[in-house]
Amino acid sequence: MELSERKRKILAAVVDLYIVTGEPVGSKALCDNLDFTVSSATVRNEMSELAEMGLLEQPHTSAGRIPSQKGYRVYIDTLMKKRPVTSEEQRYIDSLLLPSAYDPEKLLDGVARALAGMTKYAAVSTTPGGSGADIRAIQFVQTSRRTAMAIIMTSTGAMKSRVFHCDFDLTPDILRVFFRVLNEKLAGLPVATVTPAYIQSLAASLGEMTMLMSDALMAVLDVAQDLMQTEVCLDGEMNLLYHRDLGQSEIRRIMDFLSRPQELSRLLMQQSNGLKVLIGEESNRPELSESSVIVSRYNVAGREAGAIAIIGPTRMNYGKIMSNMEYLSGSVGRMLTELLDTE
Amino acid sequence: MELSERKRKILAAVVDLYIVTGEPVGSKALCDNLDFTVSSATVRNEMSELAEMGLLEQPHTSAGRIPSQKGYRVYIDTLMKKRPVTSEEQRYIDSLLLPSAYDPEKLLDGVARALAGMTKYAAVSTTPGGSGADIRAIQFVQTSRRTAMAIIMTSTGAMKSRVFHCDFDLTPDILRVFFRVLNEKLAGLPVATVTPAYIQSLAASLGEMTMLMSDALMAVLDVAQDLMQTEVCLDGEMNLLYHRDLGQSEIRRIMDFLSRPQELSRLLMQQSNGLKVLIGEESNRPELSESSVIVSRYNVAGREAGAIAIIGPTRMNYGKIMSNMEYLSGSVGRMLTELLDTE
DNA sequence: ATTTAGCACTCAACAGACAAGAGTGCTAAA
DNA sequence: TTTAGCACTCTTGTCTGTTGAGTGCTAAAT
Repeated sequence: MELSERKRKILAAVVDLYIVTGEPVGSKALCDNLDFTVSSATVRNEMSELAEMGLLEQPHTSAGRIPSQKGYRVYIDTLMKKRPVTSEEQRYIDSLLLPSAYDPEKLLDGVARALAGMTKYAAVSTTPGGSGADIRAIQFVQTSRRTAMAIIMTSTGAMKSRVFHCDFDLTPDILRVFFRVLNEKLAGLPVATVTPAYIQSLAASLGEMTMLMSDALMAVLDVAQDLMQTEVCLDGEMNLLYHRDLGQSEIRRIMDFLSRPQELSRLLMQQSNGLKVLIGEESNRPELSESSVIVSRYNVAGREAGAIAIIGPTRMNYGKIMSNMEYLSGSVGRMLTELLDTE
Repeated sequence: MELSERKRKILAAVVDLYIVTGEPVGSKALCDNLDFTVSSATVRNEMSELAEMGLLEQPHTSAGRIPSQKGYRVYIDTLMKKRPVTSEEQRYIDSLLLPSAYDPEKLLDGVARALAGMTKYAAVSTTPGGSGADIRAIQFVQTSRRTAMAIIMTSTGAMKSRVFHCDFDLTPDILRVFFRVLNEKLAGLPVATVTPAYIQSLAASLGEMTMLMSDALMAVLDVAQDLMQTEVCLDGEMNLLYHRDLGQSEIRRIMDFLSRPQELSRLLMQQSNGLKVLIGEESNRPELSESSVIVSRYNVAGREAGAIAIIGPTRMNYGKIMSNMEYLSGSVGRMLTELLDTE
């Protein structure tokens, strides 16, 4: 059976209506929301065929219809009308991000917060990660008599620091040694080079300085490994509590998943470029089988970098949210790219 | 009516039993949990008097008794036996904290996480805050052509940084100027001195350098204000979902409160030294009227500094949790004090 | 060949009735 | 003062009947 124009309109109307009311939509109610007039009986016939095709389903015999996951899929792919972002919203989004535009990690943190605030769902963002980055410089700053901070800056604008402690008093001279030795050895190398093994061999090659530098080396290793990881920022988990289509146990399952950053970031990073919607089972995650994920990868300097995403009930206002996310991920990419250019 | 020894024992037994079962406890069940033998009828009489005194209450006529908030208060103040922390637990707690013992903020973050993990409730911790701290030094590190990082170290071992952007290319010389000028003017002063007004007047006094330094000044102001604030670390909010005595709406109210860091930190910081339990209404917060807060202030170098706390349902295992928290807040205070000493 | 009106049918949701069970309060005896 | 016994109360679960929304089907209308 193929999808006639009228069926398409009816499916779209069912989804639209269901999204706003949250109630199964019946034939009568639907009639009032169509841009052509037919009787409820006709609509009933069409709906029953849509159900046969697997696009609608019935909670029980005498209830209205709700979209199936497959129905949402068709809706999103071909029926939905994207609601363009108003310039006011654009200004609002940009104003949220701008204050932290000079630090990738803070920026992505702000993105998650903004996204959660705008959508009222749980929001996630991942930082670009360090896989393609080179070490540009390593700085040392004394922070107390026996502690100092190691800071690594990368070619992609990322930057991390770690305070470390030595068992002897630090002096500017010692810090200068740290600086000279480590920049000599590491500057220009990909961050990924700095593995425990590499640091070990580096330490071995330092001769009598090994002892002096071991704390600093460990700190640098630590920071480098931190830089390699794509950081996962999470916000608005609480928002999930306020959606009546998510039950207690459903919420718990989602929260469980959200508390495992590695899996979360893997799910996001394996999506291809652009905007993707994973409806229920499509994510292949049992914990998310009743909820939807909207992911948008963002590009930095033309290369696929991190991702932003929201997680919520399957019933959500896709049109509005998707266009907002599209704009947001564009903004993020642009800001991070600019950050790179000015380096 | 005064509290006979037998009444005290019965009240204690009711609370103990209720804490483990979560069910209203009846006279029969209670008989088996007393260290003396009386009939259920006697127990019934005693319980009915305890109810009259406002220490127990009945969900409905034909149910067992549960402790009232006043009952919990008496239990905690005079009946409860604290369960000492085993040395194994001590080692476990210390092992969780040690890795981040060199950075107050990370440490308190770790404390919140540890506390949430141990108790299965929502945990909060606050950093000491900068009210008593002096600026020890301000460092500048170039992070890209036009961006640099300003780092303030304080006399209390706290440290914060902020990346800022200039509209001109930075050079080591310029950074040296930043360093010299700002340390000359600000080092040794209380962090609290650095207000917008103060920075403004400082800027005015710099003459032709004002333009050059304005971005750096703003960054320093920002960092100083950040340092003044006691940071609030939150963890384990999700844990609340798993307690059956907290209803959906109850959880929401708590989460609402938890999402307002200023009020949260105010509540904690207004508690006096040591370990305090706020049962339901005692916190004077409508949002917390059905839940309990256990707060423990910790001392750094003998002075009251921050606080750690957990928030959960009124029915919790006070004995165990309170002793754990007592030990934990002692550890935190000790670590932060040591951090101070080595400076 | 569609579309529509009409009608019987189904099922969730709600409310009332009833039995079972837990626990109490009271009374009278020990 | 304590205890045994008993009537009483109130929740919980189950069962029943009713209501109403919405369907599917059929036969008439377009």
